[in-house]
Amino acid sequence: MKTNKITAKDLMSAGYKEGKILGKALSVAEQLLKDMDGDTVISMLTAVLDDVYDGELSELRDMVLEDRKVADIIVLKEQPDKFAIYGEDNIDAGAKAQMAIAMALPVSRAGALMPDAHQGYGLPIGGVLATHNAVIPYGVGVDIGCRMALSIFDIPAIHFDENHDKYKRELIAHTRFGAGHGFLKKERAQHAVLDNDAFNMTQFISQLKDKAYSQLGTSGGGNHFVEWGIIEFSERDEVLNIDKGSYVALLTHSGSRGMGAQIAGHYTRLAKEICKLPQHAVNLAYLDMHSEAGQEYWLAMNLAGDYASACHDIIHQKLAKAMGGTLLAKVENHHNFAWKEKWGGEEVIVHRKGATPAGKGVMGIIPGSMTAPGFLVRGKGLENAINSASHGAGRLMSRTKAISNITKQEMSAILKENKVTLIGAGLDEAPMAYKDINVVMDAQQELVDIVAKFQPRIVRMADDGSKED
DNA sequence: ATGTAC
Repeated sequence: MKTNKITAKDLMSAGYKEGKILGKALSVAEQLLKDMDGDTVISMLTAVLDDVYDGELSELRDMVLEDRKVADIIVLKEQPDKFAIYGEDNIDAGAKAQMAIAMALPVSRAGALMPDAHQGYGLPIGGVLATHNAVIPYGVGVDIGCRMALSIFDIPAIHFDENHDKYKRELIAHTRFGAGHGFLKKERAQHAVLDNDAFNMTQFISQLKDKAYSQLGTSGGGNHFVEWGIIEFSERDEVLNIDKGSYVALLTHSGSRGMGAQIAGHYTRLAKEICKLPQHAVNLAYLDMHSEAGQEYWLAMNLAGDYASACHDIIHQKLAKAMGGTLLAKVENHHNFAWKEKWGGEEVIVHRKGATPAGKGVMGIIPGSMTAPGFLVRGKGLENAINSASHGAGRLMSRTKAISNITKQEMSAILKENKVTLIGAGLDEAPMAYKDINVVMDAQQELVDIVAKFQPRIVRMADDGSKED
């Protein structure tokens, strides 16, 4: 097949990094495309990069070799350290392979895969990695501080059914979804996080503040949601001081919006410049915790986490006020973050990318899907799992596969069957696109105890194609 | 995940 266009993106997925060499490779590609097809050109250029090309293209080859010499590439462990896997039967090979690469980093101390793990960028989603004195921006992920927040109200379940329309109306009125979207100036919320000193740390960070202000209290896109549901305690919980029974609850899932994404991008770029890793591990570039860049990232990451928390606060405050009722308990936990923790008697940096903290007694929320139940859990503090659990059911189908395999009729049928009212969302978020949450919970019985079960009833997500108000 | 890329 004759392809007459090769883009920077094509070359980057072939392993070329942004910069001079990419520019050179692009112009070489343009020349070669006059005589051969795209696939051949890509494979030639990939061979140059892997140092197995023995033909012409000497200029490009010299540049690659020179770059490698200057780069002084970090040597990985010959044999990656072992890591724990929970629910292995339902975890794809790609996620395991990515975890093995992470375990070969010289800074890695321990790793674990949660039962909802699947392939990601750098570290897999559902991957937990403990390192010594190093933080990996892509070990945290793009949506820094992404989290779940659950408010349990002293409102009986019957009130929900009797006022269904009002719950729906207020949910729509007080939430904003869609990539890039924020609030209009006069609608903007206020929050103490905007006064956080970390915003003045560097010029890069301070320039993120305006958009952060406009997006405060918004939810974004992808798998993010705001939902009303009924939480059921099959027995009294002493710690939360909640009696056996069913209560109205609000569950939200979202992160640090554009701000966190920009911080992730900025420090990943910086890490890749400072920390040269072999080609297959470049996305695991790390920053020394004692370096200026490492400390900056740490503060910026924490700021993004506080910001994500503020976004949930605002949503919960608005909806609590709209519906009335007393708050019985609030539980919140983040799953794209790094923490300083003790592991094996040593202080380590624990990266949880799509994994829930589950130290002994630590509460967390593990949602299923828009129709499947979610679970309020209490961690058991299992060291082998690095005090972690899954952050959800995990995807069964990729977004593209879900869109082509699931019909609208199937989606409405399952919503109806589960009495769920849905606002927004495309087929890529259909319940069938996710693993069975009960299987996932079974695979992590050693990691968490179930405290209560949450059934979604009115769910809002970003519209198809993220075109929302 | 994100309003966008050397």
